[in-house]
Amino acid sequence: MSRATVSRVVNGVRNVAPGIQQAVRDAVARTGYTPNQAARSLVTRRTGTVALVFSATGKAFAARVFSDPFFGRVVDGVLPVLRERAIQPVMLVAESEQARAQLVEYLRRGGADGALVVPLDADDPLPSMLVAAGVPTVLFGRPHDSTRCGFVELDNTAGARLAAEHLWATGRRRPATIAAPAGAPTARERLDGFREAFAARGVTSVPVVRGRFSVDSGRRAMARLLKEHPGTDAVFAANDLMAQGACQYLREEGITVPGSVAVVGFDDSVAARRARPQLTTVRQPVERMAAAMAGLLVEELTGGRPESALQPSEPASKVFDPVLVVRDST
Amino acid sequence: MSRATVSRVVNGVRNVAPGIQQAVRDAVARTGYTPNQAARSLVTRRTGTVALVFSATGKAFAARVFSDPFFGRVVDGVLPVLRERAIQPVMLVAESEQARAQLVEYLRRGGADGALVVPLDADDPLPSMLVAAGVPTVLFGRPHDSTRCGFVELDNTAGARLAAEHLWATGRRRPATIAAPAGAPTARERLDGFREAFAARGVTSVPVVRGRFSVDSGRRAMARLLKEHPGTDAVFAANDLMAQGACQYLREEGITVPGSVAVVGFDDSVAARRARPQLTTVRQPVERMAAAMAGLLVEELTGGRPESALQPSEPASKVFDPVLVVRDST
DNA sequence: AAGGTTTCGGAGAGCGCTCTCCCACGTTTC
DNA sequence: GAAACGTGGGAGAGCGCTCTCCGAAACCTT
Repeated sequence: MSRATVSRVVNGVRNVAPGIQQAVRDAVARTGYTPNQAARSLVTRRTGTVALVFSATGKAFAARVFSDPFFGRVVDGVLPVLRERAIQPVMLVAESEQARAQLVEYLRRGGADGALVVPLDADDPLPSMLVAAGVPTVLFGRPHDSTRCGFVELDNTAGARLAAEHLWATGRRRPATIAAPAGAPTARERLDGFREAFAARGVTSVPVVRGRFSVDSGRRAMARLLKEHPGTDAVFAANDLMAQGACQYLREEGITVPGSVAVVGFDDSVAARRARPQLTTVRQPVERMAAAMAGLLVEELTGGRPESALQPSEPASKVFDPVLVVRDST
Repeated sequence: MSRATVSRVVNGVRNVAPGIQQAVRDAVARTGYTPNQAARSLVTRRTGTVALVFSATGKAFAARVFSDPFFGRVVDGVLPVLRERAIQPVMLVAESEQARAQLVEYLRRGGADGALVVPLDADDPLPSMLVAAGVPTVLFGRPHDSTRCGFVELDNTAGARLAAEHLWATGRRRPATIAAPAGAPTARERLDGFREAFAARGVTSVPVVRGRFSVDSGRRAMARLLKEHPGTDAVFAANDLMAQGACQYLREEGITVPGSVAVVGFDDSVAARRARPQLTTVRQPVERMAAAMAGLLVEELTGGRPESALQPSEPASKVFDPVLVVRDST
């Protein structure tokens, strides 16, 4: 019997007479034959594998990933989508610059068919490196630079609006915001959405102080805010860490939260629960977003979207609605 | 220029004239050439990849893995060892029976050169499946059955002795133990080590109640213990979850911990910190063990130990010393 | 019954590497 | 100066699959 026939049976293409089919299956079972993945990949140019990449350089990398439930939620969202299509999910981590380079090389060489990237830091260079290397890539979060690749993202404007409406409904009339560095597009949307929502209700002047996404920068921003705008009764921060910092500072100054000043964060990360008081914040539907991210990549890989070489189609993306989680800080 | 020469340069074997070498390098850099991994693997029978497998079926899998710092510590231990040798670490998860089958198939086909397996459950069938499939495997923890593969493990007897000596030193003279199901060899060692240590000090009768590693079974075991041996002033449980259960029961019965009864757990898992009072427990040097686990596999893969086909060498293993972590329950 | 059509299996190329041979050339040795 | 040696580079096989082509057999059609 020829190799071709065996190949046909194993891969289930074309018709093979049932008798022969059975014979092949029996032989496979009897001899414990397993096709060689490398040989198969060599000709199909596919590995049947998709990489889920967690990327962040800096110390305590693993501790960061393996203590924040966020990543577990991403995994939970991605796995079923890939399993269903018999794609093997492999998780890769880029915990250092060296690791990042190794990882890009690995994927360039065809270690996996595509990559789902979850960047922990806004300015992560990995996505653009992968795209430049020709690796099909979909991101969790919009690329911070002009990298052209698919992504899923939260509707930041809507999230900010949610926060604003909540503060308005609880009687706050003198809000301020702790924004993010000017570069980040997501952070900018959060700021805009918040201001627009208040503007629509007649509050046109909303002070802004920029932070840098860290707890400490949140403290400093709050200090400045309090000095320059003493009447502030509500603070909306572009992420939970800065909100946490703001709470810390307020507490130290003897200003009650939410009594005198209400604080709203963004992300619903662990920081939101760790903060005292626990933060009211805006949550992303992480599992659904992760599932969609996997879906986009699979679609790209199976060539759902026919693509001309001259004008590659715009990368697909999907936007999700946020949910407001009310806790003790408002 | 021939393919052979290029191959020689890229892989750095044999002498190639410096001039030609440079020419090749330039050409590689200029054209952005990347060797095809599949083709290379096909002939070398190596992928340059090692799988780190987290295995446990049951609900909330990802939540379990991504909230317990234990796994982060394992990753932290494994990564440097592999990076150093330019081996690409890929993390695989077996979160269901289907996933487990897929994973075994993936590795059988040569998806990775070997597997480092961290079983979450004592009776995980994955290790034996991998060994049966001919995948080089090293375990975190001794195999529960007769699976012949390398592993790293804690010196359980020494750990139990540590617990016993600590209880003795703090004046406890009427200890009892909550052991594990009869099958588990590690749990048995913990029991034996504890009893021997007390026997050496003249306390020959140490009551034993068996639990099943869960919080709930710990509660029930504690209840029985208290009924049958009311004078007990110390309890040593074979893992933290059972110790936590014991604490819960004691508290409910109005018995103070550690006032009336001292409790010692094992593992130093998250449960130890979550319990009230926080548990005194026995900790594994996880990072070092994980690094050693990776080292054993690398050694096996690079054929450090010449192995006759007729009589395969005994799988390598390594035993580590435990550390006692004293908290509030003793 | 002869031609056309479909179905099923085999032959063989080729995926992109590595690696063993072998040859050409330059260097040493007696 | 000829034989022995060493060194650098090419030719070409072959890793284990998939997949296209082709031919043989079985099935219809007129």
